[in-house]
Amino acid sequence: MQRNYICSEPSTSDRRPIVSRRDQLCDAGLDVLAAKGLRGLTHRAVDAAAGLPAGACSNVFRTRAALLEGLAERVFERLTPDLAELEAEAAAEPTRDQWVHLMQQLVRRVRAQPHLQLALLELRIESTRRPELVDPLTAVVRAAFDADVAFHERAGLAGGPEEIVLLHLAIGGLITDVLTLPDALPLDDVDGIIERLVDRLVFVGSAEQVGS
Amino acid sequence: MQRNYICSEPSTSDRRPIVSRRDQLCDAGLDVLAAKGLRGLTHRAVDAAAGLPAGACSNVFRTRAALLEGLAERVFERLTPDLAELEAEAAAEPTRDQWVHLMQQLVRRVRAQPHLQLALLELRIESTRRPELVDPLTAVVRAAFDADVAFHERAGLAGGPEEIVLLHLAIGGLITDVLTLPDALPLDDVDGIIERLVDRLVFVGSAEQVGS
DNA sequence: TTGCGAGCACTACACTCGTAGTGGTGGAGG
DNA sequence: CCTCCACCACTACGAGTGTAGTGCTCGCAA
Repeated sequence: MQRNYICSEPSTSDRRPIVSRRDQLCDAGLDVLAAKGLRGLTHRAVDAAAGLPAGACSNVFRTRAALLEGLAERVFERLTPDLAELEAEAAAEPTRDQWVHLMQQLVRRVRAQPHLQLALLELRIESTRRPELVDPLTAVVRAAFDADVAFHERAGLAGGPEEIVLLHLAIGGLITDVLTLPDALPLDDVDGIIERLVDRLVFVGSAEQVGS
Repeated sequence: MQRNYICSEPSTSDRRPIVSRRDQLCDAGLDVLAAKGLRGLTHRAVDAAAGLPAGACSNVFRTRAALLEGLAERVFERLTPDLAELEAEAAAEPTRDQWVHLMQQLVRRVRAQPHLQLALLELRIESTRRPELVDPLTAVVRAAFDADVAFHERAGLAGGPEEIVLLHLAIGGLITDVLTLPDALPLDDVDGIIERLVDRLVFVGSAEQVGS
């Protein structure tokens, strides 16, 4: 049952489109998860969301635990490539402005399509009660963190992983607040908030204030 | 149905201990919520957790929506007094060390008794789908924020609410990470992380580094 | 003391869910 | 061409859930 978290895909379409079927169901499941929550996430609801006949989800994921595990792995598959290409995109010459822009775009994308992040958040909470979810979800978060550390190192900036942790915590909190209770804190100028977070958490100790 | 979010308690035990009954059920409900998630939160489960006969919860909260709303309000009731007394405790002479200590104790308490925060997080996500939960939950978060702003102002520190927002986001992210995926990011030295967050997010612009 | 009504324990019922089983089908291997 | 088997659509069933109804009980007003 252990799946390889480092770019799986057993070979190039090893057999029948069973993978495609699995992914189709998982994507539908993630939509259901964001739309109706863990309570609304049932085999039949996933069938309906995927436009498949009743029982399809139940055939692939025999138990509910298996379905949740599948969703957790799918979150990793869908979120990690994003991070890789985002990093590659900014690989040219990392600057402070690049940092800010990167984070702003990240948050902007999350706000435009909140369902994946909401599903991830929900699965994170569920991992408190289902240990089998911890590994795939940890992989998601760690992949994002590692990408940022690499970016930081390539930029030749002062500080190390300890500084990036701070930024990650803050951006994570920002995303949670923006998605779940946008009116609780004064979050009108999200871009400005991100800018200040990057400056204060990442660019302290290195050259004073680069860029605008 | 609108409840007063500013220290309710209609009078001094206005009648029968109906309030007590309600609170008893809500507290049990919050425990269930943290232990089994929104999916495991059922009328009968709350009955069992409260040690009351079957139907007790169903009698007070006729529908599931009413139960969730009751839980959201109870979270506010239980979390806000904490903040008030915490603030009062540190009211003497606010310093940078007080800030750090305050946040460290907050996180320490959350880690020691995670069920309330987990329940709050779960309700926050649910508020995405149930608008009636937004108001009471927003009140919780805003109360904590306001307390911190007051603390900051009393300290006569530079900066204003904009700085506190940053700290709130970061601490919120820290709590989420510590509770849900403690091994994803390197969070061994939580106290040190908090210290750095306070220094960089709140004490920038004011007197350079006060205290140890 | 008597009557009343609020809150309570208990129950009923229709509905959905998780899970597993069954038969059919279509394509690959011999 | 035949055989076999993985995959799929469909169904069955017990358990649990949301919700509402029915009397009982006990403290207070008259």
